[in-house]
Amino acid sequence: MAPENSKEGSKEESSRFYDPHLSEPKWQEYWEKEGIGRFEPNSDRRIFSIDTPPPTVSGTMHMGHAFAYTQMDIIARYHIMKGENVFYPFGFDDNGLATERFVENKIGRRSTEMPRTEFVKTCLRETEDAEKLLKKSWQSLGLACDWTLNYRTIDEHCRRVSQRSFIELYNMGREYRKNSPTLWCPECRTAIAQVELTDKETESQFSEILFELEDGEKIHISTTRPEFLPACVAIFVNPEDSRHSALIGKKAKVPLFGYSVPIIGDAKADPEKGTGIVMCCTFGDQTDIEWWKKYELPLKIAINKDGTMSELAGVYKGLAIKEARKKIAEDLASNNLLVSQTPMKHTVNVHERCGTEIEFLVTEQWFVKYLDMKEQFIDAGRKILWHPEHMRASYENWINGLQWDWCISRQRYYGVPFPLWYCKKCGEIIIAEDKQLPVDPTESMPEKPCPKCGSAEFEPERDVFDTWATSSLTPEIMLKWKEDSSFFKKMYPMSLRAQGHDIINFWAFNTIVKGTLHTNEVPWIEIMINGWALDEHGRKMAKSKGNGIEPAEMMQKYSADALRFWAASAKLGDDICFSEKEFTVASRLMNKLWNASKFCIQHIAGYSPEKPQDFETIDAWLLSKLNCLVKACMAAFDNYDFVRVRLDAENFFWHEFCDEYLEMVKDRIYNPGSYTASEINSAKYAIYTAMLTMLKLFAPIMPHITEEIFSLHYSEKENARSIHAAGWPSADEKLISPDAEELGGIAIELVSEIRKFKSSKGMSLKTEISKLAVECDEAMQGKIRKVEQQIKATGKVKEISFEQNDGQLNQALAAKVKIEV
RNA sequence: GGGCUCGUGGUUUAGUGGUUAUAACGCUGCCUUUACAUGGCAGAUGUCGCCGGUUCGAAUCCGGCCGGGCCCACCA
Repeated sequence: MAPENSKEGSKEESSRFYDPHLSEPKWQEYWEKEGIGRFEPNSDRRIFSIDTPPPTVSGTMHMGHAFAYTQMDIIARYHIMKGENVFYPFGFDDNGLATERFVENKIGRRSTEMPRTEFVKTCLRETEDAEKLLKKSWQSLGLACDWTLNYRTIDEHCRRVSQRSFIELYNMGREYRKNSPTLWCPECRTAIAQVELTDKETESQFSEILFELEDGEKIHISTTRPEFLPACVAIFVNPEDSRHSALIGKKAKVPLFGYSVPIIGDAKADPEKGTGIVMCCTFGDQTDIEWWKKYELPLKIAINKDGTMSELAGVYKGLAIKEARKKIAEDLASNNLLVSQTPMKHTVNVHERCGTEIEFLVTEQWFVKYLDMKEQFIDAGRKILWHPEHMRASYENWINGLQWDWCISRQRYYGVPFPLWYCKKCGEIIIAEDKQLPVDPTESMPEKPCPKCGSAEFEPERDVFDTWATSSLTPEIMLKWKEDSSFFKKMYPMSLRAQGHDIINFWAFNTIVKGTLHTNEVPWIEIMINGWALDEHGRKMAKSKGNGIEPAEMMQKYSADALRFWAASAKLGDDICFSEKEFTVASRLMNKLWNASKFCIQHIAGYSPEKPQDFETIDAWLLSKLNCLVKACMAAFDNYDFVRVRLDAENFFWHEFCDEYLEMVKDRIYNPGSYTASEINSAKYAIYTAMLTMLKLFAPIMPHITEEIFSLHYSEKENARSIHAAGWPSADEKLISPDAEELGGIAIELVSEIRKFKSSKGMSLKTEISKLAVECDEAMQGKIRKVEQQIKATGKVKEISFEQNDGQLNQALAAKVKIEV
């Protein structure tokens, strides 16, 4: 049963203003309780499944969330209304660093103070409360998602799926462990992946340092990182560079440290940069790594995992990188070894999470081998329909630039553990049995002795997975991969992925990687990419800038429907600037919808919809326009173009329906005695159908107010418990009539002429016109006669007379009018 | 340096070849008309970023330039 409407007064006397604060929570509760749009696993209706983004459990719902989830929900609701079996779950991402911090703050203890399994249990417990609140926030947007399909990326099921994924890839030979230079964050003290890098412009010093050759010759090398001197393993010059090519083959002494390194010629040394002589250190940048491999140079590790100088740095040991940089430069200067130091700006790679400059350290890490599969990933991207299409370009651009396999091990404590041990005796890797999953190897042991050497002593892998290694499995998680194979087969690939453009490289790409590797198929048929919510000046909203606007506040001030209306004003993929104006516009539209529907229903009370044989001209005009609109809206929705729907539906409703049609139909409504029964029936049918259809067109965008109006006036007649379950309107081609549209257009033009006349004279629109004389040809006369009655009634005109005319006429009307009061 | 994207009245924006360029907000004047003054009617405001080309015809297609944004690369 639909809830009682809590306003005083009956259905007929619905109040003057719609109150979203009473209505919205009521319907949200109703939808959840009634399971409106809930997935039915055994139904054979067409399935539409959505891979929705699980928000991080750490903070609250911000404007960007509200914006993105609304756009997704509009699409979901459209499919629900079309009668599809919509699979629309909602998950929480609670296995990342942000959640770890959140839980630590909440319990006042560090994660490392307890066994890992205990911390995971604590997280499951603590985040449960937080998720209840988050659910309320998200629900307050009026999302139609199915909360019974909820998942959490740290729950047992997700950990199991994640570990299974690892094991399958390992068995396929797609996972390997390697001791090699990797991207390292000294602040977070973990390896990271290429995708976690970001640019940062930094102030720096360009130093020119004096190196002495063994034969006494002196050369100048340029560097921004003098602290790497103890890790210098070679000097490079370009063999084409006539200034320096003679140096090749000689040896140089590293200043302050005194040992000798070879001078090598390589095309990668850029004569244009600095002095054209560059030192190669292990490892200052990626070129260093290349040279180190190519020329089999020695490995000198000057930097520790915590970002301090190593033993190798001698007296500089223990200094932080930046301190060492300063100190070494000072010592070079005092020994006359520093030729010059010029301040400069350059961009460096930093860890996107903490902003720390990354280093290249040699550590033992697990990788997913995928650089050999770039082509396949690009092909996979091309099999998916991207909305908007151009977003695929950034996906391909990213793949083309990939140069590292996916490093998935993190030297962190909290996360999904690697399901494996190493044999203490022979080093063999022992993978957990499937029945052990999810497993924490620091808590359990392999079930059998080492198959290679028979030893029963094992060392657990203590690293955890990159959080994206788990969140890239959302389709597998939701579709019960390897747990319910018939369900998985039926549901995979999913219909749609929804996400932001900022994580194409992360989430979309990684999910396609996992999908391709595990199923050899793309994970979804289509993908919709939303933009960002920016502040009113187009800047990113950020807590630190203090320019964030709380969605809850805006919903309190206006309504969830108003917020959704704003969110529907930006095309998919476009960023949106916050604009309070849109909220005002929405509130006015809602008021107009409320009042127009109240008016309509008042005058067709007790009416049971019955389609007439013939329509009055003006009704035929309305219905023709309406059916064109329905067609256009459906096409627009199918193309993810809800902006078009919003625009067209609003214009049609406000101007064509309210300003023109309702004004013209009022005479029939107020003075039914002057009309025939069929003329009255025609009006009632047109009013009923048009109003209901428009409500349905607006329903995906503004689900609450449309539901409220539907429940008051339509649910009984339509025999539906919700507008969202009442079916999507289908266009009636037979009602589309260019002739009717032409006649309606003529009536509107003439009424407009009358209004112009009254307006220019400062008259009330009620003023009676004694005569409207129209000059036009005979064909036009005939047309005007068909709408004469409507014009007279609407324009308060007593008489319309015609005069023959063959000359110059008003183009829009092919007629000329003279008006007499 | 590469890729993508945007540039239309004061503001936001529709419009991907066809008569006079869309609408909203704001602005001006009028109208207390029995759904709504959170309303209605009327009006003012545009060299459609700049230059060139294709075309009978360009906001729209092509080329170049200028300016904004995003992503990637480089980063001695």
